[in-house]
Amino acid sequence: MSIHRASISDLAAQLNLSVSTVSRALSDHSRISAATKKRVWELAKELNYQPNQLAAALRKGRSNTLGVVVPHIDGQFFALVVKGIETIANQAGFNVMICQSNEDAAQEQKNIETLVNAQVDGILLSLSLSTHDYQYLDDVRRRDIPLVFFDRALESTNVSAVVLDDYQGGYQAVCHLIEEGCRHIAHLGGPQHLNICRNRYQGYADALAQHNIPVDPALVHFSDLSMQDGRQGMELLLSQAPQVDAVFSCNDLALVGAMQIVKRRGLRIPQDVALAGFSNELFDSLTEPMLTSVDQRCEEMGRTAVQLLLEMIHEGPQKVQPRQVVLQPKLLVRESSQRSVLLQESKL
Amino acid sequence: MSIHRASISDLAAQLNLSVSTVSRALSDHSRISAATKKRVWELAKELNYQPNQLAAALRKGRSNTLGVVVPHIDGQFFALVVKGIETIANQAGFNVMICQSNEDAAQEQKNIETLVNAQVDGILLSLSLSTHDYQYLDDVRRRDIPLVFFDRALESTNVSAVVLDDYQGGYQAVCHLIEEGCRHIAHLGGPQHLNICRNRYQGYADALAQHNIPVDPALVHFSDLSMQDGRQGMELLLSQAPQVDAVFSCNDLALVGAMQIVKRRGLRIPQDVALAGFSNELFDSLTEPMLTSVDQRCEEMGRTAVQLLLEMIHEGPQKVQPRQVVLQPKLLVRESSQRSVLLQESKL
DNA sequence: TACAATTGTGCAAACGTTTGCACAATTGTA
DNA sequence: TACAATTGTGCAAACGTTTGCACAATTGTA
Repeated sequence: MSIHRASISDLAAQLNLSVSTVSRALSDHSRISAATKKRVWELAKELNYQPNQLAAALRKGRSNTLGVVVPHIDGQFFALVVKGIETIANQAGFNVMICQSNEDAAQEQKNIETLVNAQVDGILLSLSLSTHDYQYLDDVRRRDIPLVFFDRALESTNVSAVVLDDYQGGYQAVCHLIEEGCRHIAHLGGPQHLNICRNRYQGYADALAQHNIPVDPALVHFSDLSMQDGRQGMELLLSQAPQVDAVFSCNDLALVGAMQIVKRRGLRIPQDVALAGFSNELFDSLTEPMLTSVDQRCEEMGRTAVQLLLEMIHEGPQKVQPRQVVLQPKLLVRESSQRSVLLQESKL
Repeated sequence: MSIHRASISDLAAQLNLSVSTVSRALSDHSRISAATKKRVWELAKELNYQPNQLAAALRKGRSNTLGVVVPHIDGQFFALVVKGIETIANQAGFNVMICQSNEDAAQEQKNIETLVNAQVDGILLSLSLSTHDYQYLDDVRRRDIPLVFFDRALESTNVSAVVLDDYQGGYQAVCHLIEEGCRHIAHLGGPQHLNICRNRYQGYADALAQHNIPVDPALVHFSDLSMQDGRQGMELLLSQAPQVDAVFSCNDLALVGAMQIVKRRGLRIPQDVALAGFSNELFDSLTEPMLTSVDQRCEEMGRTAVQLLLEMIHEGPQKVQPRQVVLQPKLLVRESSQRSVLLQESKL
């Protein structure tokens, strides 16, 4: 027995009112008498009336739904960002539709189309690595659908974006290593055509320069940052430059690889070699020693992106100046880099 | 200049046809002439016509959207399940709306309401740990909205569900340890009021029984399975029952804790103590040694759940008999339990 | 040649809301 | 008392589709 869902006209019929009056009563319109509102609200409750969002959306031209496109949903980073997005969006009464591009530009374009057709009120987008043609975004812009990038943004465009200050992250991590007494700090760098990797490297280099430590090319190793890459990189570093007393890695996975080699060589962490990475992965606290890492403020990134988007939705996309929000990363110091504490202890 | 989106009536006007004919042409209706179809399709392409899903949904009473409620989206397990859900749903032309209950029964209920109001065509639900009152699901059933549980299901109800055979997982893991020559196999168990933990334990116990090994209470330790719990449990086990030569843990986090203690005591893994866990977490391949673990078939769980749901949507929820699909887990053998290989090697 | 079946198209209603406008009834003001 | 302003409600159109029914034109059949 499939029960007929109560609609506004059902309420109207039972109360001998017009649908317009019921609709206005439900939305607490000022021109509806208190008595009428009371009757409507009571019956609505009794019949468990739930407004048909689809109909309202069609009429109002707003669906109360936000679209999100991420490269992939598994993996810690985007899952946390999505969590942040969800939280704020739901608070503001918006539903969230999530799509994955799987790092594929064509899929990304299809996702966007789907979202546009579903009449979402705004789109949050983190570009796939394979996206090089941004033409299709014109469609979004032409339709005046608010759009905000997060994490992976298009630099040159006048679209709002929320990104992390990767430079600062690298800078902070390396300053910390220097403060802990390290002087021969190596870097496991990522592909330099990616902004984030370039910026982290720049932070590394500038932190050294700031402290009058020259950047030694023998201490820098670029790779794709797999764990295997980390192992190989560390092998190389230790053989080419045995004086190395710290490693700053562009990600945590490669750092784990490096850690394994350091341990295998019988070197102590952090006394002989201090380690710091980037991303604050879950496993950083599971290793021995626990790994120092730069936190990317994932949830905050999601929250901020939604807030920007909601602003655009409420004010109208034309009214709001495109803004680039740059989040400050947070260095989380753990065992793998805390030399000074150990030194003090040993002095006692 | 916000561009007016082309609608069916725009096409109709330009082609001197009625909207009904255009609508039928677009959906390739058999009664529309080939010539007309061609004209319609060409203009549709030219004007970049995209159907308004909202309007179609309203008229057809189907939104082509599926709702998903998970306890949380961060953490590997549900993220992968959601990935599986997304993949199949998108293939079938459905959008996906994702909500998090944050393990809170009240939030879960709100999520369901939201999805129902958004007129989703079906709901995939994994219950929050705090959900004890299932009354509110009646609403879903009364409205004949197809519903499928995944992972965390209500056992007693006649609702379709996709779950993992946790018993088999435990059984397989322990059989494997026995085959590797272990005879004093300990168990780090989880809260026994949870199905999954109870079943995994039962699998452990039965595997031992099957091989004529008595279950020794001194070798079983129950906890909440944090890493800290794993450490404490292992300490206890090693002191109370030093003969222990293997550990099967109900999750991987506790197993990492246990591993740390084993290493700290100077025992070799797997020669002195073999280790096997449950969940196949990402970090299992990052530890030294890499950890043997039972894979939960996350993506397949998501895919299967959607398939069940789509079946119900297409056949009508009444027609389809509720089914419980029990997925078989997959034991992934890694270094932490591969004793026999090492033995053979040492013999050579 | 006469009628039946098929082909191709259009009318109009419907899905469930929201909202501009109209208008009657009431209240307030000079 | 006469009119203006306010209050409370309803009519009807609109959002963009889909679809049952009708009907004219064409084709097929006996």
